[in-house]
Amino acid sequence: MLSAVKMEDLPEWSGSSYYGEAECYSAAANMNSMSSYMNAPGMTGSGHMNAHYMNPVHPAPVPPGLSHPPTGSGTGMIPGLNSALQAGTSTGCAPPYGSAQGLSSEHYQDGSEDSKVYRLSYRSPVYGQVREPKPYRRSYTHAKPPYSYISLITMALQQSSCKMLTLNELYTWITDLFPFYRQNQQRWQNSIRHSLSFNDCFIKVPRLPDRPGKGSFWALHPDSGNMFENGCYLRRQKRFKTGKQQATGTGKQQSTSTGGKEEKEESSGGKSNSVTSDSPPSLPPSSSSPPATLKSHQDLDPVQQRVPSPLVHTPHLYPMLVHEASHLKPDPHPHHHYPPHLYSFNHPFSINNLMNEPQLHRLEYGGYGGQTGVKQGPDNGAMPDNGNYYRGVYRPLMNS
DNA sequence: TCGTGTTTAGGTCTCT
DNA sequence: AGAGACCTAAACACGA
Repeated sequence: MLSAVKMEDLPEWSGSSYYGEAECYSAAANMNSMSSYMNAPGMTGSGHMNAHYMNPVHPAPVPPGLSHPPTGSGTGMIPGLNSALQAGTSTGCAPPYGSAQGLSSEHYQDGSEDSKVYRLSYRSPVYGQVREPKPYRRSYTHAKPPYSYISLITMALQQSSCKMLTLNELYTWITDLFPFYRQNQQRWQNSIRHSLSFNDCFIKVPRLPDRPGKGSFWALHPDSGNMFENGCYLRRQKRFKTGKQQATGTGKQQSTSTGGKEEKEESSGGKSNSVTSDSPPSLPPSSSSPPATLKSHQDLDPVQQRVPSPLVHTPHLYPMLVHEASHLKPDPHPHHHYPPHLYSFNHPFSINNLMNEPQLHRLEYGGYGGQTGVKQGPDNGAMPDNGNYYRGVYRPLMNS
């Protein structure tokens, strides 16, 4: 059974801590609600479908510049949305839905500017009836989403139509979707940068000379395709690593305090369930020009593990290649017979649900640390009482 | 100057 | 308990 989530140790995120008893959503109710949307016809696994555009209960946020919720579906394929979103983006591609233009605070249903008060309408988990919208107040800004930074980056990149974003666009996507990250920006942005540099699953795509600007684009490594199985963006089972470091000892650094352990593992060949790309798949014939085809990490710059020169000069092709390669990862659950682009998004914590249910989702996380809530650190940061930011994280029970 | 990117270091937590 | 994933802080270099 997919989408089963252990809830008993998730008091904060499941939304009980910040509610009075009368206004608590049970975890089951939340999950039912989420599942109901996931299971809706045409919704399951559609990574580019947006429920809001069809959902009378949770109307779609209307990006500025659009007088009506756009019709159609697909990131980068929403009629009228792309043109509205493309302006001002570094890539010239539509940013991921949920970026500043799409999910800023002015879209919150109560219209509050500080994004701290929500008004939620919802379906009764028991009767499936639509209740009257009921005002809920929640201070969710101290609630840290259960997604790791790697997850957030991956989600943002996958949601962008070009499959690559600048650092600043990543920041924007994260802060717009998770108000938690509107505070202590120096802290988490440093972590984002660290994650981008440290993790092999992210590769840097240089800017074209005719598109000057600050910073490079970041994209997912073509072989990193399925780091988060079933689209569950919580904790990876295995870190993605290229096989290059083994041979050359160069590339993205691996020898940090934790890297030593990783080197040890790599030298022993890793584990069988590793998502390393020791045997990278080859791309099928592509409409892309052959020289620009990024077959695997072997085509990356041997020194820097970066995009090789052909792609440096054709970065506009690279996202397509990334997208194409992302379909090549072996299905970890072949018996499911999900198309790769579907099984990547059918989990309750998939970006699909996140993007489809922004209001609902935002309501559901209350932070970590159990019933006592999060404490206000000296920097107003969101640290649990015991400083344990892992406590209370959802535990997905996959295939159970 | 500031944003970006890399690297090191040390810590917590989960999983086996 | 050990290994691994992840978080945070910080120093440093580089370029717009």
